[in-house]
Amino acid sequence: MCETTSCTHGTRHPSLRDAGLKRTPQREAILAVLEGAERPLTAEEISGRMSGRRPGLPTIYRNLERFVREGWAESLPSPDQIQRFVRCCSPNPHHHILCEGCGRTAEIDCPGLGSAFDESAKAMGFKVTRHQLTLYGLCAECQRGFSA
Amino acid sequence: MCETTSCTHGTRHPSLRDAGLKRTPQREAILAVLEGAERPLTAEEISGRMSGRRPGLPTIYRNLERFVREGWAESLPSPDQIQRFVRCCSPNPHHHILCEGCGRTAEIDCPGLGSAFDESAKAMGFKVTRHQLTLYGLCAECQRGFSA
DNA sequence: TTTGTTGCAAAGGGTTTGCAGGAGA
DNA sequence: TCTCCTGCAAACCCTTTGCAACAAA
Repeated sequence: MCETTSCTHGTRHPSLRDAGLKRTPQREAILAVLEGAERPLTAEEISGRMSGRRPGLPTIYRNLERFVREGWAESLPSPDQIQRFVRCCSPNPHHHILCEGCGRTAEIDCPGLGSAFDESAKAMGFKVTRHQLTLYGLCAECQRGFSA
Repeated sequence: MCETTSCTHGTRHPSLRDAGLKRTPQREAILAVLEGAERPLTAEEISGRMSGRRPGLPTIYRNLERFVREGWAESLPSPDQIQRFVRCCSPNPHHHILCEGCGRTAEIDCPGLGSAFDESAKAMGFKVTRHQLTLYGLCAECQRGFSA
């Protein structure tokens, strides 16, 4: 069962073995931090959240790259040009919703974009094959906080 | 009338004056390159497309920042973490559609995301305030190319 | 003349690379 | 044992900053 804080899906995470990756303490630590994260984390932040002997940044980057390639994590675009990573719970196509109050994220299944976009695109001669969407807003908790 | 290659809108571009910016050859050159571009350009690419005495990268970055702030250009997120800029024709909320064949972009008005997303978000307690969307696909020309 | 801009050089800082030593299977 | 992984240091390179000279208004 998925235990990621912000995860609302019930998918089981694939094991390192399944992907042909060796199981190392560093890898497990990185995954653990990502799974316990309430918001997208930079490589530096991931390092900062580790206890004891922490792996170097190069190791973190190298592993994150693997995880992204395996579909276990995702790098979210952010305006400051610093990569931020989130653990993906669902292997299905999905998007992320990001709380602008506390930074928390959640996944949202992609129900398809709807015909309005398809038609605009078609009118320009474009054929849409995929899309990248990030929603921004306020989570339940922050909504309460701001109205109080 | 807007003369940007990929622009399908009829909006007139605001002048530098209107934004309280001085009119310098460097600025006009940057805007001209952006307007003639068929795809999002990095600062370096913008420099490369200039003839004669070209401004330094710092000048280009400084001006791009202004243009983005004024809503004249936009920095599109890209996987390689290098900023790519496009000239915005429409001041209205819009998204970009990007051809994966030739890199060409076009703007698509945002008709709203549709209720499916709103409902998913609401189910999680989120209130959506804004979103960032990029569509990927093939433009008319590239569709012909690939089927030929 | 006043104020905003540019140019140049240098610094900043996130990310990647090379390579030798070390740990997993 | 063999292969993959990590650590360290250094390189990379896009982007920003400082400051003096310069140009637009």
